[in-house]
Amino acid sequence: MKNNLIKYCQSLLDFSESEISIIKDYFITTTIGKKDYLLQENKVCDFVAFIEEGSIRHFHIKDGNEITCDISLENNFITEFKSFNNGSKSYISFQTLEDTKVQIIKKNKLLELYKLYPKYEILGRKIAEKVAMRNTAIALSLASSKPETRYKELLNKNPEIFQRVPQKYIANFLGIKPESLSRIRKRILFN
Amino acid sequence: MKNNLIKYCQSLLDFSESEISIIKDYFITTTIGKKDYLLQENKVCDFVAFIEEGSIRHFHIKDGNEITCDISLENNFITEFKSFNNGSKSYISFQTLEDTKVQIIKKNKLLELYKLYPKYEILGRKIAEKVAMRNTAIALSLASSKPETRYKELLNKNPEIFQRVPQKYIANFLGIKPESLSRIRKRILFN
DNA sequence: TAAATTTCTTAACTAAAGTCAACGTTTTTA
DNA sequence: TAAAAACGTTGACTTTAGTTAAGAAATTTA
Repeated sequence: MKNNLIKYCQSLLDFSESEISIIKDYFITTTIGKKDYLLQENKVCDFVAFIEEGSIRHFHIKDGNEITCDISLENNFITEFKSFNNGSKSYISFQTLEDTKVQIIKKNKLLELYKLYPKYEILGRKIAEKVAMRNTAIALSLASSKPETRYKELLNKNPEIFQRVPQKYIANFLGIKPESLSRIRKRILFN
Repeated sequence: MKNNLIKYCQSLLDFSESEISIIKDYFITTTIGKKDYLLQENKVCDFVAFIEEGSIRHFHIKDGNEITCDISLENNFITEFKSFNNGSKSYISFQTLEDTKVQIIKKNKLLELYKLYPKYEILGRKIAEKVAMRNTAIALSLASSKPETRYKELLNKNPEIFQRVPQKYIANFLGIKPESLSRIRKRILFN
């Protein structure tokens, strides 16, 4: 059985066979149907998830509108740290965009893992660092370029996303309306 | 002597007196003059810094333009994780906006600390999580609101920043041009 | 597979941001 | 403290995004 989680962890740290099997024991694999929720806003995020296959949209509802602040494909960890750490209500929802297979570890199990084997604490740190890096890059992109450039960069860096994710969510992630994304695409065609 | 770093660490984890003095030993306090650099783009970021007093602007140069992707005041940790972890060139510069006092730990000392006392590994994880949370919030804000709303929210959440940071950097951080920020401010006055 | 729903595109119009240039104000520095 | 530099505001104009509405295309569902 394919296990991207293990590969990913091994890319972060050297683990022995027995350490690997501990990870396997602690994570639970689940499949979530398309458009179902891994986390609903205002519920507590008591887990960390790794996407084995599929895609998940991170969004927040503001003035009745959904704001997509990230779109994660396979081989990414996701959690809402604030809620996870403080036990507060999450201000973000995680919704699948396709049938999605995730490996999940619940907070209590993760804390147990941290306590039992300090090495997993290192793993936890590295995962948090990865999430931080990704969010830094997203913020930079949004602060810097104009929408057209952001579109081109995303297309360049992650063309697959356009095959798999409805444009309206991509538009939202780029910080614009779907109509504007349409226009940008058209504009580029004729350049 | 005031030591915000210690207070901050204690807010994240319980440390004994001796554990605290280890932190004090490992961090070095430096003062950086206004507009000087803590890190220059394309150099390796081999440290984690904590701002005791002052403010630091995070920016990236793109097509010859500086893009301010964050503005950190006192009581924040800053580092560029990608460069720090991989030893690659940083794509971000850290420049002070005022005379700024930072406490710095170099990578080799931090790794030593992690190895010697696993508890600091937990601290490292929590710091990374904090950075991730902050960047998530920034990305969400940029993806969501229109500039005027972002301005109001920043003003509401962090009014001090407007007393201490030149508007052109704030404008840039809000993803707009200084002229636009001027106009937004004017527009709000007459509403 | 036909109907219903959702998504994408287009158009016309409005609102807002970008650009360029000028000028007054503030801050820096010599 | 006088001169220079940097910063903020304003105005005129251009470009681009938002809004609304309609219809085409694709996808979902019965």
